[in-house]
Amino acid sequence: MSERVRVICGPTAAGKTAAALQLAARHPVTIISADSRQIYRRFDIGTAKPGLGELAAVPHVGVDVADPMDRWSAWQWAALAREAIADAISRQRTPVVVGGTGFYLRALTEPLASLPPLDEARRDQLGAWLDAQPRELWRAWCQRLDPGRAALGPVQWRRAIETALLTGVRLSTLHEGGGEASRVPVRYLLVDPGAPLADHIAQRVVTMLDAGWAEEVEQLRLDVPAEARAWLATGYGEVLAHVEGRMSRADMITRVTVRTRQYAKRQRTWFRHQLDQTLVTAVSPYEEGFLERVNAWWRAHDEETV
RNA sequence: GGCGCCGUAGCCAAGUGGUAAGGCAGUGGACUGCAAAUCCGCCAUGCGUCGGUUCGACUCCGACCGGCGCCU
Repeated sequence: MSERVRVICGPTAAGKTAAALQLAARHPVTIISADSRQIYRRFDIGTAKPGLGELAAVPHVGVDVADPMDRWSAWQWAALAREAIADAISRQRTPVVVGGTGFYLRALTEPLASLPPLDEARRDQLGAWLDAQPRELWRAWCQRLDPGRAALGPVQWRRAIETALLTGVRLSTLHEGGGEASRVPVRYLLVDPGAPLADHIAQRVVTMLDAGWAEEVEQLRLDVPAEARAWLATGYGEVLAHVEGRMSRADMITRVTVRTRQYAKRQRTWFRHQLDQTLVTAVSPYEEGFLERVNAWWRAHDEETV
C-alpha cells in the first residue's frame, strides 16, 4: 500500500512553483511537471519553464522531453509520469506532480482507454484529406461515425473520425472499456490567488518580454515550422506576429495578457468540476500562513495509506 | 459665433418608422491519446438628454449637452 501522490495544481502564474520549491527545500523531492507546453525544448521563456537554478536544485521530470514538431499526448505524459513516480520512490525521493494541465492529471488518475494502434501512414493521409475539407463536414462525419462526440469541437471530431475509420471501432466504445494502466491515487493542493491573478498575469507577460521572450521567438522562427505544435503555446503566436512586424508591441502585450487570462479561466473551470473535490486542499499564496498550510498539506499524507 | 458631421453594451460596430445584426472583452459550462488546444451557453426593456409628430421612433422634427471638422 502506498500513500497518495501529491499533486500541486492551479491556474497559470498562480504560485505553484513557490509551493513546490519550498517543499523541496525541506524534503527530498522529485518534481514531475504536468504541463503540456514545458515538454517542448527551446520554448522556454513563454512557457515559464523552471530556470537553470531550479533544475539544478531539484530533479525535474517532464520538461524538455519533446521536439517542437513532435506529436505528444496525455497518454505519453501519463506513462512518463508513472515511471518517474516509481523511480523517485525507489530512490527514497518523494514525487510531487506540479502543473496546470488538468487533462494530464486525469490521464494519471483515471487511465485513458487503451486504443488499438493507428497506422501512422494512413492517419497522416486521412489527416491531410480532412485538412482540405470544411469543418462542417468533419462534424457531419462525426455525427454519423460516433454521434456521442459530435457536440464537442473540431479537434474531437477529427479524433473520432480517425479512430472509427482506422480501427473500425467507435472511440466512445473504446472509452467504455477503460484503461489498462494503473490508477495513481492522488491528493491535490490547489494554488490560486483569486482575483489578483489577473494582475499577476499582466505583470508576468512584461517580465517574460524583459527576459528575452521576443528574442527567443526570433530564433525559433528561423527553423521551427509554423505547423509545429509548440507554437500553440499561449502568446507565442502574438509574439511572433510582433517580431514579424504584424502587431504593435502594445497590442501584443494586451493580447497575450487576455489570452493567458482566458486560459487561466478554463483551468479554473476544469479544477472546479473535474477534480474530486474531497481530495482538494485550496490555498492562496496571499493568505495568512500560506507556507504553513502547504506544509500541513504535506504532512497530512504521511499517515494516510490507500 | 456660424455651418456641417457624429453620439447604439466596457470597446469596435450594423440598423434609418414596426419593436436593437455581428465582433472583441467579460461570464457560466463542456472536455477520456493534439488540452496553454477545441467547442458550447449567457451577456442593451434600450440606442447622449428633454420635448414633439405618429397607432408605433434608435430611426422624422425641435431644443439642449458632448465630440470632431470647416468657416469667421
